[in-house]
Amino acid sequence: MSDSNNFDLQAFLPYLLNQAAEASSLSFQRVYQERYGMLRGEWRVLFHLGIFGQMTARDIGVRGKIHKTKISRAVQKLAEKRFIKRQRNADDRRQETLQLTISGRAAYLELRKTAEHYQTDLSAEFSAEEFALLQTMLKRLIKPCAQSPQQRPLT
Amino acid sequence: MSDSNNFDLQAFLPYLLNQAAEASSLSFQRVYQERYGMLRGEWRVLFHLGIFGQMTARDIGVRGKIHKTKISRAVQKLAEKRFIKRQRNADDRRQETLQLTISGRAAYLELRKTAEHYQTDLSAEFSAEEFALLQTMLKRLIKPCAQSPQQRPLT
DNA sequence: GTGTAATAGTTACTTATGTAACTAACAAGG
DNA sequence: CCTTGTTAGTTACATAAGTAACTATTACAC
Repeated sequence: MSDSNNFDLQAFLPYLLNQAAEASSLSFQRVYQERYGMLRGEWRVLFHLGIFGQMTARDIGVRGKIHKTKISRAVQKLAEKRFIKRQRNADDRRQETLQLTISGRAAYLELRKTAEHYQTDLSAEFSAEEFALLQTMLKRLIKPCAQSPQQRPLT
Repeated sequence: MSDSNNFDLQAFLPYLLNQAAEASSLSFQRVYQERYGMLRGEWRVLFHLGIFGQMTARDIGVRGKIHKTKISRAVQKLAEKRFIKRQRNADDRRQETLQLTISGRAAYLELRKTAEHYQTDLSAEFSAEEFALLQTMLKRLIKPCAQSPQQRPLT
């Protein structure tokens, strides 16, 4: 057992999850990238603001477990595209309140619709119960992991 | 329905999968990184050679859907670490046959053991049936995706 | 107040990696 | 042979992103 070549890479969860994550992101990625010139960090920030309304960069970081430099860069790009408005907070001038502009909201709604359709397509592979279980299990895998010091590459 | 803020980011599969992939890779990553100074591409190549015996870079790329430049770089690093032996193929001198060295095999076996323990820990979160279903579903998500032209960031 | 520590966000530096261009070797037709 | 096309693998270039250092601001002693 110690030297035989019986390890199944395709069954190793970190590997499987990574492949599934890459595969399942592809089509959606094409949309936000080709249509809006966005990167992953950008659509995530955009969605946070679309969903939760105005937030600071820090809020987004905490909620989405995104590193602050990623957010800082995404915010810059989104501001260049006029998708968000930045406003220094009066009572604490270190922080900035971020908010979607009209066109930012339009982009968000458009992308959200795309995401919903995409999700529907993906879920069509499974029964409703299976799909719900999949989501539950994935969330369970995420939870126990204390906030990482912000990770390198990945498995 | 068109403008309400009811989108659940935590239920969106590409997002969920990505978070789960990152979370589930963390501890394993620490091992191959701190213990062997490897990156993701390197342990993947190492494992392919450990599992399948000698292969060319191309073989690994096809099997693992890894881009050839990633493999080329991983092979260089692994060769520097004396974990693999490279040998130009006699009948087709474009290709190189790759093979683990003794210490490469030792590293593989060690990492494989780590991976197996890790997998056991992860699976302990679920019942055997649930875990098997999870694997099946993930594979199903991967399959339909035709080989991508090699992807950018990810969702 | 004054000084020390903590926090929000940015920037510099380094490394990782995809794309495309490249080299070298083979294949096949003429 | 010789040309044209394909394949294995590498390298150059540009961009992405993590770490750490930095600036600016606030908080909390004392």
